Amino acid sequence: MVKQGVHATPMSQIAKEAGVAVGTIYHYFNNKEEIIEEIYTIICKDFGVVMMANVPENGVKKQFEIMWLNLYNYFISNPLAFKFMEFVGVPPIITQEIRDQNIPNFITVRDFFLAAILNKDFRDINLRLLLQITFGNVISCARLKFKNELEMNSEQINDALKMSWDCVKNPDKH
Amino acid sequence: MVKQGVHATPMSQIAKEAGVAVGTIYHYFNNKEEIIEEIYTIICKDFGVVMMANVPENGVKKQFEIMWLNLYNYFISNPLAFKFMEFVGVPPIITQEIRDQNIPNFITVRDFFLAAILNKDFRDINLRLLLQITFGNVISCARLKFKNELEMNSEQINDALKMSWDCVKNPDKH
Amino acid sequence: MVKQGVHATPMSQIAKEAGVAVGTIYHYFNNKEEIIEEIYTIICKDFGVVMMANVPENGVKKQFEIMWLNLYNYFISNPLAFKFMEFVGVPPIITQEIRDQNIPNFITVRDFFLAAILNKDFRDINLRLLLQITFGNVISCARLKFKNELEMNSEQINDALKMSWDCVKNPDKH
Amino acid sequence: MVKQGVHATPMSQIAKEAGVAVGTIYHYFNNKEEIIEEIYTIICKDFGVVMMANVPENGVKKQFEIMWLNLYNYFISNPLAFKFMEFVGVPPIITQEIRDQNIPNFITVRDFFLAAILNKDFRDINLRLLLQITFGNVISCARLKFKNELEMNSEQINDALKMSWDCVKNPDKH
DNA sequence: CATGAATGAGAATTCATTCAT
DNA sequence: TATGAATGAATTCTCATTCAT
Repeated sequence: MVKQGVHATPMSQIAKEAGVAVGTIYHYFNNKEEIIEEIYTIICKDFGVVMMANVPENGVKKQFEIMWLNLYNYFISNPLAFKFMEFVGVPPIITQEIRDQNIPNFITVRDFFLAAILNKDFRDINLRLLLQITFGNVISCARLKFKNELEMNSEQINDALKMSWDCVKNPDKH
Repeated sequence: MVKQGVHATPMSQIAKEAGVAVGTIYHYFNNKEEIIEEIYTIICKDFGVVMMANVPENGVKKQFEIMWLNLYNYFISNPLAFKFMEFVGVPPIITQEIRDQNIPNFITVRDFFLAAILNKDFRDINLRLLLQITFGNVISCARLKFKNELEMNSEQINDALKMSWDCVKNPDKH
Repeated sequence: MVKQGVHATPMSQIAKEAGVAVGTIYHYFNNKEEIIEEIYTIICKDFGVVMMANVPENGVKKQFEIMWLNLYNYFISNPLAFKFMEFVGVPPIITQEIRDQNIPNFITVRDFFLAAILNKDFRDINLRLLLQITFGNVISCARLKFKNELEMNSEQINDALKMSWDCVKNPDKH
Repeated sequence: MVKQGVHATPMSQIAKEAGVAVGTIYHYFNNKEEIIEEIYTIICKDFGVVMMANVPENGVKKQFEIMWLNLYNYFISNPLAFKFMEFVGVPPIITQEIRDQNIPNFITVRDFFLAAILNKDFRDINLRLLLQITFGNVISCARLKFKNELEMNSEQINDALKMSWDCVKNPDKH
């Protein structure tokens, strides 16, 4: 379903893939839009949890790297989730309202970045900008991998990680 | 049309916005897909030209900054082009084949990055990775602006530019 | 629908005549062509059964006459079926493949003609030629009737039947 | 054009095959229907002439055979004309009115058949019936040939000719 | 609750015909 | 006269949604 773009996927096919009848879906969702929103929310929740997995207690650089890799690996091992975000995680399919509702799922991630800014480990710039650029870097790498434009071997991942770290780190401290 | 996603825009509306009859469109395009491909190609050609505008002869950092800003400003002043790339510049809407056909438009940009790598001004990493990360950074900023998540005033733009430069520059040289 | 030629009949009208919604038709057929093929198959099945009705056990001339009249009467009492065969029972609307699939329905009819040839009741000529000429004769009569060019009263039917019999019979035996 | 059914052939293609612009056609014909009617008329005129070619002065059987073969050979050497008659020489594409207008082209053929009836060479049956059955026989043979169901070698043609002659001849005289 | 046949508004596409050049 | 781009009504087909079972 996600492979071809969710908008282009008929409810009949969604139902078939889910192994239920079309009508059944309408017991749980009021319309197609709600299904897309639900998937979006599920993936967002995933993010929040996945990114914080195995993050060490101390060492901001190491913490950043683990989080970065967590997200990258999540995308790589969940290609459908990645494609879904590419296809539908974009207005007007996902409205700003839905997007805002899902912010809580990122709270821990935000908090980490905010603390790093305040602690002068990260650049003293707008938090959203910092987050978006970082996320964007991970997404860029996942895209290259999925489009088979790059192998993304461990060396290339390391390169990307270095770039991303130099992006966010406070050059005066590190 | 692009505002709501091109796939969701009926041919009837495309025709109306173009000020022609539906049938007329089919004199120039065989189907809706071809229209989308055509727009993609037009925008890609734009990129190639726009990015190289007013780039100074010397000074790699300055050159990079001008190119970065050129692209960012192109997106900001052509919101439809930006949204179009977000909505449809993604498989399967734009196939790899179409994407490849448009590579020539980026040749000068590629050449600049390649020279900078060879000249040790940029990191010694994969060219595609470098390009994708840089483009991704510009897109991230444009997104924040369009989603009204950030004002993107000159200070924020400068911050983003610094991040992007630290991303690509060879840390041993600069 | 058939009255004006099936190709010229919009799906909307087909739906209306069938007393269902347009969309409903597409639950049972994938496209208009399949509908035409289905009607063709139904009519072909009819033929096979109808032609053999009330055929006596013995007497090849009587048998031939009954079959001939069965077919003629079928056309006359099912003008839509007749017109359908005239309009669409022709390549490329009905492909050779579809035509071949429907051969089994005529097996008994073929067998009768084949036996008559072997038994020297019919001319010793190619079976297909014999069948086609005979069918053609019946169709010619039905056409004259439908085009109101001839009344096709019992005398004229008898004349046609005599002609057809003299056409197929083995002149050396009968 | 005829190969795929004239109704299904767009004016644009007709124009291309004719080597003129679409608009030009509308200088000579008021609409598509008139083109079809014109072709129909041309073919009908052909028939009238072709069928009477090389018909000997005397000998009704020989005359019949020559006419029969003339028509058959016309179809075989003008497959487009044959297919055209199959596809469009059928109501409602060709109206009864158009059909009637073209009767004069067959006058000589009709006259021959009428004379043969009056002269007791042919069966004493309705003229139209006689004509239709005879034409039908020729068409049946042409169909078998075109559908590649039969080779229609000289032996098979002779068989068909014999059948057709036994169909029309007055059994009391010949 | 579950089903999936039925619905019909709406989308993409076709093509006979017109008309400015 | 010749042209062919432009037209838009008409057609085929899709698919989100409903509802009787």
